[in-house]
Amino acid sequence: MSVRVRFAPSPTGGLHLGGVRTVLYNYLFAKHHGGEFVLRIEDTDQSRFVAGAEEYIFECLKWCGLQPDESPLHGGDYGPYRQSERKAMYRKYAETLVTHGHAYYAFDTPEELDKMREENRTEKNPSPQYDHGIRKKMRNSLTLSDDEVKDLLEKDTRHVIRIKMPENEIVSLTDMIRGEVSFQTDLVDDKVLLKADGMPTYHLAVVVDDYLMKITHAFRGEEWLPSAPVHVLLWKYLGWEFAMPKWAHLPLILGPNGKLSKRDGAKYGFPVFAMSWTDPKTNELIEGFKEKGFLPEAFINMLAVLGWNDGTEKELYSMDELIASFDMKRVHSAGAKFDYEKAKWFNHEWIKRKDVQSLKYDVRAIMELNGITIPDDALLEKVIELVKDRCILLPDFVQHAGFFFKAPTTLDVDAVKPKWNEEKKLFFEEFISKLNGITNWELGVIENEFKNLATEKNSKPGELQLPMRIMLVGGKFGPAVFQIAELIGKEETVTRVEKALKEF
RNA sequence: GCCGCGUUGGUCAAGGGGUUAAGACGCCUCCCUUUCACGGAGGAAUCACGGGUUCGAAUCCCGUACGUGGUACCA
Repeated sequence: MSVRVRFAPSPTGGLHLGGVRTVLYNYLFAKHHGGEFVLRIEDTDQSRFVAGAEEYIFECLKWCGLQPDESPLHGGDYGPYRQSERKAMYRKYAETLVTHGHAYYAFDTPEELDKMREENRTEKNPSPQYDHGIRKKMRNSLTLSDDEVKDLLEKDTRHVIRIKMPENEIVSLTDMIRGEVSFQTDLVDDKVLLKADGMPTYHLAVVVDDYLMKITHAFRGEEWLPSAPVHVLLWKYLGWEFAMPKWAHLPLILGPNGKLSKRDGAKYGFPVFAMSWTDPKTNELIEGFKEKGFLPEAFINMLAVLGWNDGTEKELYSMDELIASFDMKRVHSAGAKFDYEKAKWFNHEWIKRKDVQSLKYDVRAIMELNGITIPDDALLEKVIELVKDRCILLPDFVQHAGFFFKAPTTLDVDAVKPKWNEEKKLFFEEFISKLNGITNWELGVIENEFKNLATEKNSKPGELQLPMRIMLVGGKFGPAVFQIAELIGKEETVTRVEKALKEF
């Protein structure tokens, strides 16, 4: 089976969770079957187009590891890949539909449409549609005489082309996730196919593009299901029924209170975009998963299993593993509520499972961003190995690894004070000289000196360890104290103890 | 309003006529650790409701409720 699958983002805003998951499922399905993944840009609505949004989408996909085989960037045999650049080819198909009686010219002005909606609006029908009943009362090539239509067309009158929905038919399609879905054509309106500016609407464009680009499977969000009958009819009316792709309408991703909106990020304190996005209207910067400190592997893993599982207990998947086991039929039909806690768990697991070498670059970057310079690469590697178990998000490395490179600026004095006394102070003063005497600076030696001195002084080593920790790291966290001492070196250890002694 | 889609613990979910109804996140308890974690052992918590069909229903059918999407010259 040859498989070609497409994702069609519109450059109008940030790439949110639902969008990334749609690309992901498209991608996984294509790769699972050894097929191609095509990226087509839906930019037919000039008024909503946002400068820079297209590049932003490419970057997000790159970060996620979802590179298309064909796109405006990568080329291929089926370009152009932007609908605005394919404008010329749509009109021809729309007119074919008109000549075959499956579509018609409509000359109604926006004002006339408003008037129609207002006049027909009732309590029982709050949003009247331009449908088989209404079209008989409007100004279109169905109601006007041929001469009038010809005249209007010759005068270049603004008009659209609408599909002529059949009366009293049932259109059904097989959805790979939901099975058979049927619609009554009477209840679907005469959707505009070609807009007055000559641009196609989504309905015409998907069908034409999918046919011309030889798309075999069309996967998109559930919000498209209600207009699917229009698409099915178009495939039939254009004479391409034999080539119609297999459909799958993916479930929605929901927020804590219903549909996940772009605002929810600010509201609930978690990101909704793959990468940060600046809203051009408000100029507000909305942080993305990347900037929050997520690993792309974790982000993708989390998204993949939000609405899909392979039937086993496995939850942690690499991209290759996802490709190997992905099956569209096992995608849930119900929407899933996004759980940020679980998302963080995935990231924690991925930080733990990734090796030091592949973590190094990101950790260094986040440290430098926080003013911590790392002179010693070998030390960084040891430190990462030591602390990665306790880091959930990348920025956690700042707290858990920062003190290896930079002395703590504040000490949690309150944690020590209640049990602090002259005896302990003397212990540490003596310990400093012991430390200075150590010639082979290693873990076991340091620990032995500490314990021996404690026994000598008749105190419990355990009680002295907490103050020691606070002196070295500033707070109640981090790996074993003597391990820290070993890594930061003799000089630094002594300096930190001396400095802390003055503060206690 | 109408149409579509959906409904298994707080969340993600397995299971699709007979199960003690898996597992994961989160929460709680204990062990490990005189820090924070990791790790280990336990625990609380679920089939939306009402009718059928059946010896037997979370599972099949019909209603209801609720959620969600569509109802644009937006995608």
